[in-house]
Amino acid sequence: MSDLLERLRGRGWRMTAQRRVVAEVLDGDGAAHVHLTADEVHARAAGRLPEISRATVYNTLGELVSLGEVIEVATDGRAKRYDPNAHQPHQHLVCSRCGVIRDVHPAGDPLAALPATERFGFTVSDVEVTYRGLCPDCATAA
Amino acid sequence: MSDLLERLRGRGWRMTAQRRVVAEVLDGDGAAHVHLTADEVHARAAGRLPEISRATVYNTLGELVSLGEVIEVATDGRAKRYDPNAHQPHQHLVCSRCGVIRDVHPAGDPLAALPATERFGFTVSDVEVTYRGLCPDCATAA
DNA sequence: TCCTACAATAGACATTGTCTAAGTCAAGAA
DNA sequence: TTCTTGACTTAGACAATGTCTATTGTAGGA
Ligand SMILES: [Mn+2]
Ligand SMILES: [Mn+2]
Ligand SMILES: [Zn+2]
Ligand SMILES: [Zn+2]
Repeated sequence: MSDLLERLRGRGWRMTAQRRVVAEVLDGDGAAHVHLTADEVHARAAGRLPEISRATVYNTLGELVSLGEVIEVATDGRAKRYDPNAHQPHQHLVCSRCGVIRDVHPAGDPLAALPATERFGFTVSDVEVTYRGLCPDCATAA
Repeated sequence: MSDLLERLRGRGWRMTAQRRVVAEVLDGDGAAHVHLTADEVHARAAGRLPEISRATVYNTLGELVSLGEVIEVATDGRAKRYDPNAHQPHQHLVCSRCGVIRDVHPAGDPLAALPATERFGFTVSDVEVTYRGLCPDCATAA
C-alpha cells in the first residue's frame, strides 16, 4: 500500500487527502482480490472523507489506470470495475447469475493462441479473457 | 436472413414491421462482420421505418440475444454491440485507438486453458476473449 | 510565509439503458 | 371477411453511469 503511495509520489503526484483515501480503499488491507465500481469506491472513500466528490474519484481512478497501477475491467456491460491487482497478470471468472468475480490464472499465454494470420496487421499488445459460468452457490440454488 | 425470420416465426414470434427491419439491419446483406450499437441499429432501422422507437429496438435486440440469434459484446465499456454472427464461435480483436472490431478465430478451445484447480467450483460454460492492439492505420498514424 | 499551478468541488450535462401507461395491430376464431 | 384479444409499439419519464466546466481550495516549492 505505502508502496503504491511511494510510486505515485515518485511520479510527481501531488499527495492530497482525497488521492490517499482512494488509493487506500483500492489497495488497502489485503484487498488484492476486490473489484469495486467507481460508486463503490466513492462510498468507501466517503466513509473516511465525507466531502470527497464523485468527480475526484473518477479523476483519480482514471489517473491510476493511466499509470498502470489499476486495471479497468468491464465484466457486465454496466459499471466498470477497478482492479488493484495490476502487477500480476490474471484473468477473471464471473458468475452469470450473481456477478461475483474471481481472479484466475489460465495456463500459457492467451496471446499465443492468436496466429499471425488472424491478426490482420494489428499490433496486438494485450488480451482480456472472461470466463463465465455459475458459482457453487448459484449452481446449487438453481 | 430469411433463415432468421423463419426461425423467429417458428419460435412463435409475431412478425411486425419493426422486428423485421431490426432483423434485416442486423443480419442483412453480408453483414456477418458488423458490430452495431443499439443506437446505430435504431438509426439504420429508422431509415426504413422512421417511426420506430428506441424502446422497440432495445426490446427486439434483447429478444434476439435471449434466443441466441445475436450476441452482445462489450468491448469498450461504453455502448454494447450486437453481433449477428452468433452461430460461428469467434472472438474479437479491437483497436485501442479507433475502436474498429475484427472477428478472429484463436487456435484451440480457450476454455481448455483454465485448469480445474482454477475453476473454484464454478460450472464454467463460456469464455469471451478480447485481443487489443493497434490496427494498421492507427499504428502508422502513431 | 506566500505564490501559484495543480487539484477538488458542485452541479450541469451527456450517454446508455429501463420502465410504464396508453394506444395499435397481427393473427387466429367465428 | 370481420372480430377479438393479447402481444406489440410508442413517447417520454426515469435511472445509472460517466464527463465537463467554472469556481474555490491547497500542496509544495520559492
Ligand atoms: Mn482481478
Ligand atoms: Mn463478431
Ligand atoms: Zn453466483
Ligand atoms: Zn485503429
